[in-house]
Amino acid sequence: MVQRVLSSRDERLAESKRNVTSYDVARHAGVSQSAVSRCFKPGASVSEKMRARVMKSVQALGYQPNAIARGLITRRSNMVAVIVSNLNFYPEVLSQLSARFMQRGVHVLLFTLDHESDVARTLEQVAQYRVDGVLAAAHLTREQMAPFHQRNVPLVFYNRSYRDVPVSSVCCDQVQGERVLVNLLAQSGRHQSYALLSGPADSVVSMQRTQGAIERLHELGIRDLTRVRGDYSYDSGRRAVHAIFEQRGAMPDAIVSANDMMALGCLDELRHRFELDVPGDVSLVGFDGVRAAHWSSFDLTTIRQPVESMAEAAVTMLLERIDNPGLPAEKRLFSGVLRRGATLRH
Amino acid sequence: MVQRVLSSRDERLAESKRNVTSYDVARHAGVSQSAVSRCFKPGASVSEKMRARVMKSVQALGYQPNAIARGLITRRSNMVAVIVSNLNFYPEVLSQLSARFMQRGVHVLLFTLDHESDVARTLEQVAQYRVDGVLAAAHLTREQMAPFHQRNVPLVFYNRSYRDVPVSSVCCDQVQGERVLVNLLAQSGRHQSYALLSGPADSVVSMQRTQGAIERLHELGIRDLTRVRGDYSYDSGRRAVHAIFEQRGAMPDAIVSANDMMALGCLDELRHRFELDVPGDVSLVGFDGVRAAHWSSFDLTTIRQPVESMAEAAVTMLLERIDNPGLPAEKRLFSGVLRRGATLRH
DNA sequence: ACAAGAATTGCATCCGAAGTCAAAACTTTA
DNA sequence: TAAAGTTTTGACTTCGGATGCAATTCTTGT
Repeated sequence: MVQRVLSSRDERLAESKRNVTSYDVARHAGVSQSAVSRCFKPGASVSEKMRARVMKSVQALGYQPNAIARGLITRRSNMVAVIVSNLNFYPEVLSQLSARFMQRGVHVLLFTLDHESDVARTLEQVAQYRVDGVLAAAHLTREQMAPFHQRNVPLVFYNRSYRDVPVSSVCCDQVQGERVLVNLLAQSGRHQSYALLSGPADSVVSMQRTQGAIERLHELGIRDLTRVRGDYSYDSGRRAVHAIFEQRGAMPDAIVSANDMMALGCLDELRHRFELDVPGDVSLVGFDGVRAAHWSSFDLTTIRQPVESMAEAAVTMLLERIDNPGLPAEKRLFSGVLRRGATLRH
Repeated sequence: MVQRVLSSRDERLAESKRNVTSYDVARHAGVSQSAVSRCFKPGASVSEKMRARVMKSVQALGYQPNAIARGLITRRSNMVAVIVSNLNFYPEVLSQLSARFMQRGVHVLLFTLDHESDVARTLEQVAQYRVDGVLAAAHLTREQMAPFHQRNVPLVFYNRSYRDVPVSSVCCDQVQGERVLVNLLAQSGRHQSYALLSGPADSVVSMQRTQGAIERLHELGIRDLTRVRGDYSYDSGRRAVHAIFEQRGAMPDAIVSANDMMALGCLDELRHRFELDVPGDVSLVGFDGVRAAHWSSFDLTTIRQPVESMAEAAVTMLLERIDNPGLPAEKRLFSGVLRRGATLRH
């Protein structure tokens, strides 16, 4: 008696431990495992009667198909890797990408990189999970991309473009955006001297923005230009103001920052430490269009990256290439949208 | 001749298409598949000679073990699901969690929720991927948790605690933090009238913070209290200031905001629209300790959540429970850290 | 009612690595 | 050098679901 009770308890326990499989469902419904499998494949050849019968057992047992097993046989994990560096800076991008992938039933395996992370090891992990595609908002060397090309794993870059490598990317036109900003500054006729605050030396985006600004300033015949470097952070923006001041002995008429975060740092430092008026004493422009740039304390003039469009494009491009591996690499370039704030004299 | 060339090209193509498996390596090295498998299992019984031989073939063929197949047989996907709502608000949390999981060789399957996402469907997906554990920085109903308990999938909540459900969680002590803030306001002796800005009605965190504040204000005999509600966003903070003003016909001495974002919105609206001085005319406190709260334009008095410690605790708790499913549920409560800014009269 | 055709179902096999167990190879000891 | 003990290795099975193909059932037309 006691034994029977125990054994029945054990059975129940054992069953609750082990996951319900399609075989369990098949047995319960008195059909074959294939039938169960087919009931979960849209468009498969299953009669209504069969489907109803199977689904009843599915409900009864609480069956959930095992995506891992499915992935093994179909060679489709239905997962994509999203690789991002400095997640803190652009949370909206990840948020957008994730939402759009989820909406299409694709799952996101997240990999974050920072200066101290082992990129090679990370990419190895990406490869081992047999993701169907990779969306990289991080810099990869050509050698690091190679394995994906070899294995025919589609790769789309977000805001990183590689001039000489035939790889897909979705970017915001950094150069054009920066030129628009410089034009705006120059047009007002009130800015003779400039400071240019770049991002990290290894950031291609920063390089492009910086290049765009320098080029346009040069074309306009502006020679009074001070250059300093930051790391994209608010604090580095604050520090940069001091660096600029020390380098020139005075503030320039305008500061062009390679991103909004640093611009906000500049703004705060100019106003609160140097007690200068922006835009009265110094004009300031950023790049990105982060939320804080719109706040009334700042109201920064900047170029907004069309994050929604870019994320949509990146997701679409990646999924298209997963469905159709033959598609050639493609680079899509979106124009930033000028946002006129109140940090610019006219 | 032409045919041979074509066929050899085809072969190469075919080979590059199909992933290299452990069988391929075994054949190349002239050993059994088991041997190859063992070479990738730390601590397995393999001779040095064998390992060297296998690894040479591994290199030659560019073999990467298939984590999906491994997961199927070991019943360990080495993936955890991280479920977050409103990713935009607390990017640091995800960033911390992701970094810490990666460091320990665990992969993150990211699920983001927003008001319009289908939670049930999302959780179904989580279940289908047979993740080893779930870290939820989102609200789940008891019914939604049940499947995980049944399947013995450890579940740890981040900043959501369920009084009556024996589920693990890592939280910041919202009530205590709010009481500290209220004490601080009251101690200065200059705040008689208060406004309390809550978060969304369905946010437990907001409820706790609001409750903490109300309780303490009540204990201190303060009765002059206006209550308004926001949605945690900067803009709703701005709007709230108007709501408060309309409701009382004047500004209170102090505004207690349920989070920093709204507090920053209040601050900007008070200063720039109402042209009031903070803290001269109105004192203001927030909660969270987001980066922007530290910026010199704001310098907000707030309670900083110890994100690093909390993330570390959450990750550790989850992984411990994966390795040892017998561990009981545990709730860990961290105290927030008071940050005295300049938004408070004394 | 029956043949021909269409739709449905089940059997067997496969995906790729891991674990079990017995056979084989290597050590040690008497 | 043979026996006993230890380590290494390989054959085979397993995880859970998908799919080609043959067998079966259901339609339809006559």
